[in-house]
Amino acid sequence: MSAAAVGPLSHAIFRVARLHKSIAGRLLRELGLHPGQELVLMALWTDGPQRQVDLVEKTDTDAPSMARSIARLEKAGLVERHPSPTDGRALIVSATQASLALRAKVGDAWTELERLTAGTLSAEQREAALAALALLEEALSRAER
Amino acid sequence: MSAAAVGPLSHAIFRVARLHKSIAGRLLRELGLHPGQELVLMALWTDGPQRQVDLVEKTDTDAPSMARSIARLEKAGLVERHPSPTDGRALIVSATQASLALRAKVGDAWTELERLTAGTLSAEQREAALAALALLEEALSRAER
DNA sequence: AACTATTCCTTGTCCGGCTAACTTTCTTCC
DNA sequence: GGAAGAAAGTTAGCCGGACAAGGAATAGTT
Repeated sequence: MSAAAVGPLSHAIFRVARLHKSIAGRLLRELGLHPGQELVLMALWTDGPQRQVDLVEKTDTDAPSMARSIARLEKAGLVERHPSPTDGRALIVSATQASLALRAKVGDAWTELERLTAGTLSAEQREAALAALALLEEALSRAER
Repeated sequence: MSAAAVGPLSHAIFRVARLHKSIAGRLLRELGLHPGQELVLMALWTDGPQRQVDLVEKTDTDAPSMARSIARLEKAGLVERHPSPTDGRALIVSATQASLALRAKVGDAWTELERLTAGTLSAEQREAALAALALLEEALSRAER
């Protein structure tokens, strides 16, 4: 009753995800970032200052993880937090000027990650992989509810 | 420069993996287990007593995580550790009698996880998903070296 | 206006993943 | 045989992910 025998798809997802995250971590470590932090920065660079809860939604994480992650980014000088003028509960997070120095490098890292992930696949294989993942995501989303 | 725009496949992998792990965690929590621990137990049930390094290899993790995880399983009474009679460095890990009570339930949880993951897919879609994941795994393995 | 419910965020705790540094024990090679 | 190298585990520290619980502010209801 090995895991692979009981759930081949589950096991494959597990292994691919682990490899993928490991490689992402390696690429990001050269920038002094940890997996997940780059998603926060990318959201801020793209969409501008926003509340933590918006970042939570965009980066697929949860509020406590986001709060801690932002606190670390703040300490690193990449991010700032200011109270919202219109909502006393909310904090508006914004990317600092200093963070912009990372912007191109983070883009390169993600481009490289995508190249390592999909680079050896044909266009058809890439399409098939995207379609398969979309199906899985849909099924899993339905299951989560 | 959102993550989805730069690396659609990477982003899809990320999201599917997160959903999948979340659902696995939910199923396992009812058994008092955390994601990863069930892989250790399944390896022990299937292959019998073995060294920690063997478990590391089978469950796709690393030595420090395994050491901690096993210590927790030991404290929970699900696992035992004894020094190897032939290698003074190694510890042989084995599943306890008590752990056998979980065996069927863990199998059910994985079956349910696979059903939630693949249940709504046709046989062809399932095959395609497996093939796509295998390709991705191969590419990522190559990239990791 | 007052009470309730919801939203936003924080803190504490536990978990696995990862790196680095270390100890103990083989193995290998000269 | 002895020294150099490799292998098995451990500990400590960081990270994000998850859950529970709680404070503070807003929104909704009566």
